[in-house]
Amino acid sequence: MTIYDISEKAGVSIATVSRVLNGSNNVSEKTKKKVLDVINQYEYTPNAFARGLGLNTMKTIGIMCADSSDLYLAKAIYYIEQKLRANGYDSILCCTGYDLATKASSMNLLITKKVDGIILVGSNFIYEKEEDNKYITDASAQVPVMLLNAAMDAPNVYSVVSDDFTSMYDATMEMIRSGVEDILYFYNSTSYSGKKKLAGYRAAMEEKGLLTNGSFLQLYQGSHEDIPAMADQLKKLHAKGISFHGVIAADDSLALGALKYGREMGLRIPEDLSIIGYNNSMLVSCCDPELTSIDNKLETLCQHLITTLMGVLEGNEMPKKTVFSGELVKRGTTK
Amino acid sequence: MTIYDISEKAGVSIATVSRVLNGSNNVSEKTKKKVLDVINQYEYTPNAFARGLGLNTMKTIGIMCADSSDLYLAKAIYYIEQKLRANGYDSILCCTGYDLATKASSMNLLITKKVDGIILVGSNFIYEKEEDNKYITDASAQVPVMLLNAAMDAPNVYSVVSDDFTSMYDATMEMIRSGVEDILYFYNSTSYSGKKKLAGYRAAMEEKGLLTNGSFLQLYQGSHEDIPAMADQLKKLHAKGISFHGVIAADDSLALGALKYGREMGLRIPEDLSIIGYNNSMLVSCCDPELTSIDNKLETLCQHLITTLMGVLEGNEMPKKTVFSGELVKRGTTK
DNA sequence: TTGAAAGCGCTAACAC
DNA sequence: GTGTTAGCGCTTTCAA
Repeated sequence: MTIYDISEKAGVSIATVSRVLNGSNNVSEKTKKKVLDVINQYEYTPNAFARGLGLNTMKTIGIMCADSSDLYLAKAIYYIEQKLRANGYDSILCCTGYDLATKASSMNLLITKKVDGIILVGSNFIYEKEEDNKYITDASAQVPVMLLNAAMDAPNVYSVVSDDFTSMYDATMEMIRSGVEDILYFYNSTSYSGKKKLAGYRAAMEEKGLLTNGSFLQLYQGSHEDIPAMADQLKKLHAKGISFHGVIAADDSLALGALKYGREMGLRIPEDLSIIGYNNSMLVSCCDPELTSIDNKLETLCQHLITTLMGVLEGNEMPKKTVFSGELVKRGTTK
Repeated sequence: MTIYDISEKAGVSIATVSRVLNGSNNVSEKTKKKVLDVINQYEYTPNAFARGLGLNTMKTIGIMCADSSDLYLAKAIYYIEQKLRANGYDSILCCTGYDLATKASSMNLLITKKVDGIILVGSNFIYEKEEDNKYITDASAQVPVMLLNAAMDAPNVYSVVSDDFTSMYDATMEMIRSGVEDILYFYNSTSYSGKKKLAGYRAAMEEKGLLTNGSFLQLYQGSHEDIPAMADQLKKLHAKGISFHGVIAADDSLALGALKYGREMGLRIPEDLSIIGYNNSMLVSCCDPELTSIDNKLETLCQHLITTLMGVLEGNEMPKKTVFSGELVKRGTTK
């Protein structure tokens, strides 16, 4: 069933059918109804390819994320996908993994598919070396690129980020204020946002004269789902004689690892060990005591990101970078 | 850059370029190289719309899931998306929510986009009433429809499921064998797979003559992320005077809710309360003690689903329904 | 082994 | 308010 069939059955030209299809005003109510009737009768739907060929847009946005099974990223995808649809756009999802080459080729693939824009979810898409970010600027030459929780200054690239530095700074300050001074920083990523978080912790510790040598920075490199491995890492640290009464984690799962460590060592929480997590995910309430965590307002970020993208696609001038504040949500793992 | 530009620069016709592009044999090595050189030089990539117009396929599979922020579904999506890409297919993701009308319209949208197949992730897409499943058979008239963890007997619909009945039956038997007889069944879904699970529990209880009135079946209807609410529901039950020493949950998050309940009531786990979860997700290890749970081999299911889909798309005869066995993974919440 | 040309189904500029 | 027609970029016969 094509537009020709419809035009024939309705006794009009294909142009008229097309006008009806696209909601043009220049059609009389009578013919409009006539055409619509035929369309409904035959359950006709226009061919998206043909439409795309002419318009060179498919009303589709490419979403890239490293790993959709990561709680935080999954949630972001959920929000983004919904809000896109509300705006009449579809989404193609690409789970790229953490390898640069794969990211670059996924990007190309999306461009090939003629997406109207690309959203990079998570900060791991931005690299230290400028040349490693070339795949992004290459893409942004074709379509707008949106970064969620990452930032990059380049034409046609827009960033929406949570103020991780301040969130971490505030959280650290709060813990110090509560009387804990030997605070371990437990993290798993040195991405854009990872660095901001770390810097926030350092700034607070330094300000209070508590910054010691590197052993209070613990980088975890295992699977983001393997809580026991996280706990083990802290246990090894303890065995080495390094003691701490506070843990600030860059992710809720790491905080759970710290909690598990505390339990296994027979520590009282939060008296012997205070813990703060990050993301305020569902994980905060699945443990005992419940986790104090930083809420970085993911839904707000996503909403703003989509609003910005829609603005860009309509040709409006939009802010290149937007920063939202996080919020510390206190629960049982802090005093 | 179009095929015309390339043909001009290479000094051949567009047909020859097209042949090179599509790996036809009927091109001399010399012209092939000539064309390839130009293509590489200009970083030309064919326009997917134009190609799709002629071929009427975009090498794209539609994935529908109710909620990509659900741990289990997110993981499934991750596997599926990766395996599709490995087969040269892209995916369009639609998070439909749990409303039938939205599901149906998402389905239409995917058909409109000319996807080559549709994968329904999760059992909530199948309804009791046959007429409510019409949107599936409508779609399967156009493209193959794959069901993950749901089953339906219709032309061009293929099902890959975990044997939830047996898994639950075995788990229940195991708990009874360990000496626990007052076992509460805690569930949140009456979907296809939800029913199978429930039936497994019932069958085991009945066989042992332990089936009592309905109060041992607890349906939770809140958010899948709200562990405290799950615990509360059990607390209310307890307050009503209903006692139980075992909980079998249809999902790990519900099991965590039971665990939280146990803690708050001061029960020893597993001595006073045994708990078994379902899915063997990352949640099993984030609590203390760790959760005994049923592994339903999600990655295997996904792999098989994709293999089947690829077979169908190639025109091969493929199995309409495949069933895999789950496995009880014992941890600290059971004796 | 190669080229010419006819679609694929739609949109939009232009003519009436 | 409606119709005619020229593309959009590619694949695929059919001829040569």
